[in-house]
Amino acid sequence: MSDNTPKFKREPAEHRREALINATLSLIAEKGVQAATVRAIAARADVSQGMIRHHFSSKEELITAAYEHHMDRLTDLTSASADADSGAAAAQLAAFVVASLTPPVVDAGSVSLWAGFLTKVHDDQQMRDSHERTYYNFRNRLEALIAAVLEEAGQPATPQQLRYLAIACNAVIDGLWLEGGILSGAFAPDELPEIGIRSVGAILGMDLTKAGQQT
Amino acid sequence: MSDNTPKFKREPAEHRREALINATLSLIAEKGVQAATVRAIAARADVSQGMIRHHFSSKEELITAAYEHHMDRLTDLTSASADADSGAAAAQLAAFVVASLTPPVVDAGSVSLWAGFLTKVHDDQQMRDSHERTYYNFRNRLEALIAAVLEEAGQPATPQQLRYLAIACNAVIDGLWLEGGILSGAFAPDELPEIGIRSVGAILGMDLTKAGQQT
DNA sequence: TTCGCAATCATGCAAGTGTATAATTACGAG
DNA sequence: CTCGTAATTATACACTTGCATGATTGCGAA
Repeated sequence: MSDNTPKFKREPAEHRREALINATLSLIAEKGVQAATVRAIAARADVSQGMIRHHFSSKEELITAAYEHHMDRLTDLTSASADADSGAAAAQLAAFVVASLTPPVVDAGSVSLWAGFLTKVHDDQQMRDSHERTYYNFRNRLEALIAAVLEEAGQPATPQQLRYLAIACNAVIDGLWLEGGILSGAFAPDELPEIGIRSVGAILGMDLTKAGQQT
Repeated sequence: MSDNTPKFKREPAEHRREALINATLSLIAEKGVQAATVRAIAARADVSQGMIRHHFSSKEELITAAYEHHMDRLTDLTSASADADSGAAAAQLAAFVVASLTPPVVDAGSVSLWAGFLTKVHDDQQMRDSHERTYYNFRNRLEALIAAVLEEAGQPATPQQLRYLAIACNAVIDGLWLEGGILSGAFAPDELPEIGIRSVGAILGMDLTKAGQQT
């Protein structure tokens, strides 16, 4: 009696890597980092646990890959809505801020993921590099937008000033994003983007509330 | 042959609890949450591992107690420097901001601790309550300071406006504190407090840079 | 001094961890 | 169709984890 039903399917390596990464992310978002064990990840991806070591040199490497995937996604989501706005620079900045402070970027799972990874930054050099890269990536985008807005308003700033402004605006957005994700019930739906727009505007010395509406 | 050297010493329960909490905190700050095992904590506190279950009903409870201890200490450090300033309300607020963005509050270990605990917030109700309490505690202090400053400047705000301002200022401080702790090398020593003072001032619509200097 | 008891310790256990290894099996090249 | 090989699985191993248990022992009360 020959068994014709295949016991498994050979998938392209990239598919498998992606599936494992997604399984890892959903697991961490739902139950925290400590729940992302080799066995749990494999089960969620519907493969045997050996697959992890076959496609990644260690579990740590899978975790790092998952972190980069997650952060890249967040960055893409925010950048996309800024790029989509073809209007004035102020409107683009406003769109960027709003996107950063609205679901799906603001999300309990996202913050949970981010926090979980943050604990690894402490003792993992590779993770530290990854975090640094992501941080500067986001901040530099923000700085470029700010530069354009100031230029547009006829108030060009020195590199030093620009740096300060970018760090400050980045901090507000990060802080709002964080608490919005953790204490999701503590804020009204449009409260966070509203506060974000006002605060970033105040820091830059201009009113962005108008810029956001004409989208 | 009678052995006169005592094999251990009986300590008041409060001493032991504190010792265990301190051991936990230093361990997490140095090597991350995952290093805070029952055995490691007991070793650092120079007691047997049984002590943990004797003085706390579970390891989780010890972790929670350590979190509250840590956050209370941070809150005390910042509040103290605001209270110490008997001058104008603006000066008190400035002192509060500066203290929040200067060592020992800004510290890699502190952030590491905070991040580690944050991952527990996700699935532990008690931890979630604790986090919420700490957050509102800090924000309410900030809101009171802001109210005083606006009052002083003759620009009283509505409760609604006050709430927005407190959330925004809290967010900048949190964001700066965070990145300052993680990317400690990325900022010059006085950069963070400088940016903090300027940004909070900008959000409130006033110049706090002068207020801070006359301390 | 003696004695009881709570504080402390030493040891063990069951469950779960990441990783290593060898046996299977799908599937394209020849 | 056959067959080599890389993908996949199944299983086992060494180790760590939090917690439980029962034996010690310091120390105040009597």
